[in-house]
Amino acid sequence: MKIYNTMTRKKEELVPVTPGKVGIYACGPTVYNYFHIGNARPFIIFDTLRRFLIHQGYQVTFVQNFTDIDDKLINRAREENTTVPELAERYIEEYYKDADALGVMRADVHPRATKHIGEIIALIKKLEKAGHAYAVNGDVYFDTASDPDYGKLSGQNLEDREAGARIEVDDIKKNPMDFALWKAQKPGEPAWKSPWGMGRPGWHIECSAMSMKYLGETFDIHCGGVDLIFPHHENEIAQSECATGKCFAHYWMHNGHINVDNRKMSKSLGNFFTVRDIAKEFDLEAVRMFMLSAHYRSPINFSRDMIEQAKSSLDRLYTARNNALFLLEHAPERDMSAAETEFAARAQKAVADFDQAMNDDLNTADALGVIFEYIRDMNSTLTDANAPCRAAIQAGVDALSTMTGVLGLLQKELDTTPDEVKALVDARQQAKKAKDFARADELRGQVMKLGYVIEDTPKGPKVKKA
RNA sequence: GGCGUGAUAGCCAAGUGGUAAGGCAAAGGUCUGCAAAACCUUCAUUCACCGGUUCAAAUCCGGUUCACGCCUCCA
Repeated sequence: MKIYNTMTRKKEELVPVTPGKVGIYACGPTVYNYFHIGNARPFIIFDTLRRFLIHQGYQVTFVQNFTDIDDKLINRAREENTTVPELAERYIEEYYKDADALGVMRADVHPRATKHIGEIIALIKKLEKAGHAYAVNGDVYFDTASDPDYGKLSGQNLEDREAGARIEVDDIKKNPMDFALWKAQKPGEPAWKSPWGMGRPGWHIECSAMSMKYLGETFDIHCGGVDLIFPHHENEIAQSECATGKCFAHYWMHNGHINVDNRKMSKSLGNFFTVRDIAKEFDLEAVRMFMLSAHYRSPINFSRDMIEQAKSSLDRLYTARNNALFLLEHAPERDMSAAETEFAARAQKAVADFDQAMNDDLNTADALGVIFEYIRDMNSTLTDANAPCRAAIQAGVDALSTMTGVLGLLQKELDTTPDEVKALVDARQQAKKAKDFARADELRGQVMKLGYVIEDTPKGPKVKKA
C-alpha cells in the first residue's frame, strides 16, 4: 500500500516495523463536548484505513486517545458546576454513541491522559535530564533550540517566523516556540504530584507518552487532521525523538478539513454542526458515505444537499444488495452456468480493482467508482429473467459485502417486516388478483403510511422500509 | 512575512504524459394494471487563464488570477 507521508510530502510504500503488523496512533477527541462533523472526518477516514489494512491481512493495533484534562475541560466543568472527571466520563460515553452510529470501530486501546500521569512524568524527566527541557516556577518547557530537527514535519523554523506571525509574548520561556510539557497548578485546578510540584501535563506530551507505551518507541502510522501538523505533531516528534533518539513514527497521515461555505468548520468560527444534531435529520451512514466520496486529503464542503446526494448513492448500494438477497430466497440450487462463472470472476476482479484503488493512498472515491461499476454488472446479471443459481448470487453479494465492509458501509441488516404490514401486503395481493386496482392502491397507501414501500416482482411483492 | 494546498459538467468527484471513471440531478426508452427498482440511451472536442516542453498535456515546466489551510485552541 502506498501512503502519502506528510513528513516527506510524497507517497511511500508502507513497510511496517514488524512484517505483517501495523501500529496506528490517531489523535482522538478532547472530551468536553459533543464532537462535530469536522471532528468526525478523521475518525471515519482512519477507521477505514484500519479496516482496509485488516482486509489486506495485517494485524493492526489501533490506538486512539481521549484527552481528558486540559483548559477546555476545566473551564467547561466550572461552567457546568461539575468536576473534570465527571465531565470527561460523560462525553466519552457520548463519543462512543456517535462514533458507533458512524460505523467507527472501537480502538484496540482508548488511553486517557489522566490514567498515564506516571508515564508522562517519566518522559518529561528523561527530557529534562538530557537537556531538552527546563523548569520554571513549576512549569516545564521543551527547549526547541536544543532540537536541531525541530520543524522537520511542518517546515516551520525559528528564523522564518517574523511579521504576521502571532507569537505569544512570554518572558518565562527561553524561546517563543518552546512549549509546555508540564503546567503548574493554578488555584482550583485538578493536579497531580510531580518532581516540579503539583500540576498537570501539557497537551502534546500525552500523545507521545501513550503512543510509545502501546505501540513502542518507533511505530508505523500516526494520523490526525491537517491542523495538527503544527504545533501538535511537530511537538510530539520533538519530545519523543529527543527522549529516545529514535524515529518516532514512520508515516504521518493528515486528513483535510470539512468546510462550510468554503470556510473551515470550527468551534471558534461557530459554523459547526455536531454529529448529534445531524443525526436528528439524517442517517449517519449517509454522512460516512459523504466523507468517503472524496479523497481524504481534499477539503470538502459540508451541506445538507451533499448529505442528501450521499444518501441517494447509498440507497443504490442497499437496493442492489437487497434485490440480490430477495432473489436468493427463490434461487435454484445448482452449479453455476458458464455465464455465471464469468460473472463470479468479474466479481473477483472488482474486488481486486477496489483493493488497487485503496492501495493508492486510500483512494476511496476511486474505490466507490469500482463498486458502482460492479453494481451495474451485478444488477444486470442477477435478474429474475436470468434465474441465477444460489452460488452465483452468493458470489455476487459476497464481493459487494467485502468491498462495502472495508468502507464501513452497508452495515445495516435487512429489516424484518412487521405482521401488520405483511397483512396489508397480502390483502393488496388479493385485490390485485381480483383486478380491484383502486383497492390495491389504497392498501399500498396504508403500507406507505406505516413507512414501508412495496415493489412488485415476478416472484411476488418485495417490501422494504421507505 | 514564512510554510502548504487546490481550481475537471447543473451538483459532487476520480483521473500525474496517450486522447475525460463513477455518483447525484435531469431527459427519452424498455418493463409494470399503475408504480417502484433495474436495465438501455442522452448529458465536458474539454479539464481557471496565458505561454512553453513534447509526436502527444487535465496531467510536466514558467507565469497570472481566484479560493482555502497552518504559523494561536483546533480534526
